Amino acid sequence: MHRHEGHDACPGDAVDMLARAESLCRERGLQFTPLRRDVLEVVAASGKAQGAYDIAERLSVPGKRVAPVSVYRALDFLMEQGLVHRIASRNAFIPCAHVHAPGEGVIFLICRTCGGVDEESSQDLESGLGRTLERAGFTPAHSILEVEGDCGLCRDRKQAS
Amino acid sequence: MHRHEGHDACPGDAVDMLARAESLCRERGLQFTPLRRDVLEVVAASGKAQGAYDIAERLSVPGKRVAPVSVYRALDFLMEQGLVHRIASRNAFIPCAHVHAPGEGVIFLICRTCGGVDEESSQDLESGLGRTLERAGFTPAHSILEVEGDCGLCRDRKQAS
DNA sequence: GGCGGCGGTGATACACTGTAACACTCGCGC
DNA sequence: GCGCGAGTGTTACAGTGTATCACCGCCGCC
Ligand SMILES: [Zn+2]
Ligand SMILES: [Zn+2]
Ligand SMILES: [Zn+2]
Ligand SMILES: [Zn+2]
Repeated sequence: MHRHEGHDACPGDAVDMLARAESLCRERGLQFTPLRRDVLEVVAASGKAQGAYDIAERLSVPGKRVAPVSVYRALDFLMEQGLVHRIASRNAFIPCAHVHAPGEGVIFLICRTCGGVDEESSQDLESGLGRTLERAGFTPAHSILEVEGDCGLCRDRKQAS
Repeated sequence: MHRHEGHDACPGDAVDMLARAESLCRERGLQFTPLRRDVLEVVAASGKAQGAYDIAERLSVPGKRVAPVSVYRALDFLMEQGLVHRIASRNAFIPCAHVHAPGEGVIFLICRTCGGVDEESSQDLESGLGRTLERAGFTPAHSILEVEGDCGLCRDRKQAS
C-alpha cells in the first residue's frame, strides 16, 4: 500500500502529490490556488500528521502571517477532493495518494513512537464490519478506524537497543 | 448486546450502573466519591453521549458550580475503571455496562439522528483487523472504531413518515 | 496531641482546536 | 461599468482539554 515500506518523509512524494492535485483540480474545474497548494505541500512533505495550527505556523513568515482559519478552509477543500485525510484521534491531517471508492473503509495505523501514519484498506475487515452492523440493525453512513501502536520500523529499532 | 433493542434512556440502568460501580470500587480499594458518583449518574441517565461541559453544567446549581476540570478528573477515573467510554468523534462520553477483556476491541454505533450510542464487539471483525495489522507489520496498542449512521429505530421512524 | 503525606477537590488561568461573521479582492459574464 | 461568486484576510468567539496551586480531610506515624 505504501511504496517505501514505512512512512518516512519522501520529498518525491510531495512533488507527485502536487502534480496529481493540480491535474485533478483541472479535470474537475476547481481552483488549485497557491494557498491550497502550500497547505498540501506542508502536509505531504512531513512524514507525520500535521495539525492545522502547525501548518499555519509553518506557512507564516515574518510580515506575512497565515491564519489558522485559512488553513482550515484549504484543508476542507483538500478533504472534499480526497487529497488529505483527517486523523480524528490526533486532530491532525495526512496526505492521501490513493483513489478511494465511495464508501470504501480506510484504516489508519498511527505510530506512537515516530508519529507516522500508514493507510490501509481491507475488504476482509470491511465485510466483517458490514455483518456486525447488519446484525445490529444499523445503517452506516461514515466510519472511523484508527489504530495506535508501533510501526515495523520503530519496533525493530526498539528491539535492537 | 443491548438489552432493550435500542438505546433509550433507561432509569433502571442508571441505578444498576451506580450499584455496580460502587461494589467495583470497593473491590479495588478505590474511592467512589460523591462527585464521581454524580458524574457517572449523569452519563448513565442520558440516552446519548454527554460532553464534559454538558455534565458540568448539569451538575451545577445556583450557588454551587461544578467546574469542567473536576468533571474531567472524574471521567478520567471512570474511564480507567472501565465504567465509561470516550467517543472520539463526538468529544463525549457514554456509560459502559460491560466487562471488557484487556485488548478487546469495541465498536461504537453512533446514531446521527437521535444521538444514541450502541456498543458492539465482534470477534470476527477483530480477527480481520489482526490479520490486516500483521500484514502491515504493525503492533497495535489501542484502537478506535466508530461508525456514524442511523440506528434501527430512527430508520423505521423515517420510513414511516 | 502534633505532624506529614496523600488523594480528592476547588479555582484560576491557559493552551489547543475549530467556526461565525464581515470585508475585500479578483475574475468573469452581461 | 456592473453584478456576482469564489477565495482570502481579519477579528472575534465557541468548544475542548490541561497545568498549576491551594485547600481540605483522612490516616498513619512519632
Ligand atoms: Zn486515502
Ligand atoms: Zn514508527
Ligand atoms: Zn464498554
Ligand atoms: Zn437513532
